[in-house]
Amino acid sequence: MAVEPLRLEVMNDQVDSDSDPPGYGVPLRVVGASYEEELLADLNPPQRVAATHHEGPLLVLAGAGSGKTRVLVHRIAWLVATGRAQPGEILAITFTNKAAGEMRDRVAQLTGPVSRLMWVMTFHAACARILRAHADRLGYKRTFTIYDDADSRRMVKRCAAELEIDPKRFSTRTLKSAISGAKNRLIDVEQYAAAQGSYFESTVAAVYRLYEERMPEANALDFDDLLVRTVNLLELFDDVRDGYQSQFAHLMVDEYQDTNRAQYRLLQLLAGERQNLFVVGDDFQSIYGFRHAEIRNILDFSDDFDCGEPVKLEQNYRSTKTILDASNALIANNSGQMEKRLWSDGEVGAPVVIAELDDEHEEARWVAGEIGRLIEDAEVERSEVAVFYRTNAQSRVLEDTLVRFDVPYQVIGGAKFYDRAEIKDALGYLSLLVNPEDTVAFARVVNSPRRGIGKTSEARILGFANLVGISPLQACERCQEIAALRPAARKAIGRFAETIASLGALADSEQSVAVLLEAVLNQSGYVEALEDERGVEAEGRLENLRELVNVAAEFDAGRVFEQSGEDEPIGPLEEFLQGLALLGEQDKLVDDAERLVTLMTIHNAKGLEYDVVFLIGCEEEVFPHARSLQEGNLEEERRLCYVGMTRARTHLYMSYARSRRNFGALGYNVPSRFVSELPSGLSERQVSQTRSTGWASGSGGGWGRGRSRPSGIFTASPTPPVAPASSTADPAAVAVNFALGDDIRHAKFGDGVVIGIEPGIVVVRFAEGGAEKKLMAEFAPITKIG
DNA sequence: TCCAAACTGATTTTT
DNA sequence: TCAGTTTGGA
Repeated sequence: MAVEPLRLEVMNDQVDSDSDPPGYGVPLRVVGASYEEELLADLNPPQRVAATHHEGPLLVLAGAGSGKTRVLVHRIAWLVATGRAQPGEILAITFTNKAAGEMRDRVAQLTGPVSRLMWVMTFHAACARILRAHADRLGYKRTFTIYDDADSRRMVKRCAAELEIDPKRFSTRTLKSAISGAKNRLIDVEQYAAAQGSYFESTVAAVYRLYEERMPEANALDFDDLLVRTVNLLELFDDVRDGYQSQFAHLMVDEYQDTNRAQYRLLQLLAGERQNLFVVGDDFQSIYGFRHAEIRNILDFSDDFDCGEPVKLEQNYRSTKTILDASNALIANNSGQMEKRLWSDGEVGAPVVIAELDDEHEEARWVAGEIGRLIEDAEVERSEVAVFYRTNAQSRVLEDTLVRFDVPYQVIGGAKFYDRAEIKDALGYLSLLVNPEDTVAFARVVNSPRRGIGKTSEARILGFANLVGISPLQACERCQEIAALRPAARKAIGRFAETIASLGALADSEQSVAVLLEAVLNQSGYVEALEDERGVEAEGRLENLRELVNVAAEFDAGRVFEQSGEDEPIGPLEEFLQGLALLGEQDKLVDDAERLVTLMTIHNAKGLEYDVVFLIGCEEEVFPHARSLQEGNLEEERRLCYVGMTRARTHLYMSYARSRRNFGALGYNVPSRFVSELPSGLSERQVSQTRSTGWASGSGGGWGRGRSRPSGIFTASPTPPVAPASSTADPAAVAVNFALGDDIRHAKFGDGVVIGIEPGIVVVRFAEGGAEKKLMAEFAPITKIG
């Protein structure tokens, strides 16, 4: 029954795994049935069923922490090692670079270097690779630029402006998302235009139409295009489709619940007749509906592909029983999902802590205090603590507080390195060198640094380019022919064209991206302009650019991005730009922090795990978010909560505040329904007694019926909750007379409460208007009251 | 062309 | 509240 394993000479010097869970370092010297046994030895029964699935479609329903990556990796290794598949026949697709990288590494550990023949990459990277090879079929050049969200929004904006659409009536954002929605559903312009109903839709149709004209003119593809154009390519050209269908005998997809219609179609086209489509996912963790992911894809998989029951992985290797039971109870409130119940044979663990705080500031102080206590008690490392929130805006108060409490942290998401203006400018230059038609990059760069080519001149250049049918860059070279230009502008444009031309020549001869980038920054006058500016901000920008040069140098040294594949050689510069365009910030940041608490949105937390997880802002309107409630997406919000909870290994904290400032206005929210959906037997409640109303009463409050009260932010305890030994500013020592939570009276401002202490400074929130003020502890006219 | 004041609008965002 | 963008004046 066992097929004679394929003998792979390259496997021999396979190293033993050091850190991975048992079973990952199986030396592949072993051949024969025993090797197969060894490969499967560490899998539990359902994992084994999944991993040894040979042909035909199969859905693996993999609950949180149930070892889905392990199953994917082992199946790949099993297919190859037993000779059921050639390495080159494997296409394994993920959504994130991080997941792809992890899978690549783990496959390599099992199979050795032959893993390089496999395509293990993201949807977008795979599509980009396919499109580069056949760009001409669709009328693109292989040097096409990939537009990120901001770039493509600029293009939408330009199109809308050109059509004289009132930007107040239809925001660029709205238009872009409507177009993106259409694309993800594989609705092309014609279909969209034909189906138009409202004025809004016909407006979108017009913009969509122009956008579809302008993008190919710029030889550019946005993220959606990468998928859609690949689908087009495979649908239109039988030979191309046949080629890939026979090449990829085995398709594997991770996080299948997040696929959208375009991705579904793509998989269908690639799977062909053989239908060797092995997908892994969890409907409970579908949280990207707003990005047009279709949960029906996973719910209907078995019917769609006419295969048997899904294999369910329900044994969880991550969390305590308590955390799992609470999560199961929560998700049971959703309807229309595939039955699944996570279980574990691990510890029962600590109860889920649910804390009620007065407002977001107290909530933040509570988080900081708990983190301090956990670390002091040596229960956990800082890097094993994460705080999740629903919206990025919530991180601010938290950050302020963590700084004040001397808790080192990192924030994932939010403003990204590659979104910074100076980085985009620098990359804009490079982009223009590779793809002279790139109008968005042109517009970015033409007057950056300032060289006296303003909006008017830019419009004239673009108008001329449009009229004659040449690229904006060519228009610059022929600026003598643009009559409307003023002499000064014409001169500036001429010089710009020369600069680009000379850089272009360098790009043709220079193989090092870093060298080229430095030349760009110097010759364009970009660095000079920043240096002249002086100031902290300019210094920061220069620093960022230096960092970018470092990234380029690293790239030069050893191709840091995904394999480019040998089938369609593209230049290093193109590869560099594509790598950056497809790279997310998460890919870089998540691991490198050794001793930092991690802050991120719950969305960003998917796929990660931490010993200790705080889920803050569990209030109606915040989480579930008001807008989701309006739009009837409650179940997706609940899944989001489920995802957040199941990230925790041993300790889960959830908190809500009685009041919270939102867009400047103070709001009073009730606790999230998600909190009340947790069985009371599994949780422990803590209620802060502090009230923003009733200032005069009591001496700072305390804690209600909690068994273990947290380290006393609001207790009468004179010691501040966190006093790191390393701290240069011991709060207690500096503000001798004041402690957090003290009620005070100010000669001018009236009564308030001490909400923060910094060296020599007390932060006081006053009852009147709830204003926060920083006061000099020594000199301010304040006295303790109560 | 550039800067600063007014205005606006505001989830989540693997790529 | 606050940041990103638009508008108007110099």
